[in-house]
Amino acid sequence: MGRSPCCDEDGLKKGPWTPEEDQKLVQFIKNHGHGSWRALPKLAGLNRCGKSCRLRWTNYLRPDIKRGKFSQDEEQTILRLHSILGNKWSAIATHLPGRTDNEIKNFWNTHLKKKLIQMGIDPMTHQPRTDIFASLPQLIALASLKDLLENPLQAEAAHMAKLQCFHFLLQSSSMPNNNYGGAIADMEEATSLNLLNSIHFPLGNNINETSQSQLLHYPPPQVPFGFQTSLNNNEERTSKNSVELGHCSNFVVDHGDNLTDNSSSWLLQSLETPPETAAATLCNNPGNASSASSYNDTAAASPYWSELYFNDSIMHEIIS
DNA sequence: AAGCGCATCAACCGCCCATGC
DNA sequence: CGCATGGGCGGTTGATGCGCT
Repeated sequence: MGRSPCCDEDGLKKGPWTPEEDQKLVQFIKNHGHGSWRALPKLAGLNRCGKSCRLRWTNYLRPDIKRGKFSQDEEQTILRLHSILGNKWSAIATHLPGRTDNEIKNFWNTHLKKKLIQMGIDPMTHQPRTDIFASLPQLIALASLKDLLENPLQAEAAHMAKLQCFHFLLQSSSMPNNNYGGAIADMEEATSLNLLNSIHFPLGNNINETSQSQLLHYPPPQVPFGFQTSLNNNEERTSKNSVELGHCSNFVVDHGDNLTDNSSSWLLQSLETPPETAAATLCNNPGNASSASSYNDTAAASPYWSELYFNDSIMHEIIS
């Protein structure tokens, strides 16, 4: 079964196109249209298969092709459409005038996919990755943070690390799950400030403006595009939309009213163990967090993980 | 300057689907 | 209905360029 390839005839040229071949192809299509692609090469005097001609035309020679770097808007459009359509490059390309499916596919594979992976997002599902490998960068950063905090001679470095840790918390809390619907706005300070303000510091230890400013600019944002969050400052927080991270930190992140259960934050979603269990295990027995759950597996992989996230003294260090 | 590794992207390959006979 | 054909699509490859050692 199956059909023979269109390019299996001997003697047909493969590989990069020369300017002369391009010229012939463009001239022929300009004069006659492409008609049957299989018949075109002979008619145009090209020693190529029809398929090769079609690809060259659609991906490179078409007059309406837009070349050059993808804009921020285009990048966001691709991300949004990919989260809906998956690898339907041709369908995605119809929403990006002048861009070919091949170009979008290449851009995805060489840029966007890597960015998402670096951010801990599964590029196929657009969901946060919960496996241990996705958590490694955070684990390493947090382990380093603890080391820094334990060494008073490196106070300055520790301060920066604290800010980095909080920046990570910000990023984590602003990650929607496959919720690109609607506008994906650039990460703006206002959004970040809202998020900051949505974090309760019950000891009255709110982050001051200077720290906020530092926090918002350090380290340089790793998020290449922003996510619209539905965080707000509403003081009334329902149990449905507030998640308390155990009993240790009294640390509450508000998710607003219009997020579904399925769209809680990246950080919080990864903590699938019920708060009482996780918090009790992790806060009361930080060295004993090894029972079988995804969360505790993570904790077991790094003895610092639970302590850093939920130990009051650490959290107070961070926010002071 | 040479060698190496990595990133990029144009082009190819193989499969699938629609259509015509 | 079954087969042949053309066109389209997504995945993969390989040439090229660039940066680092």
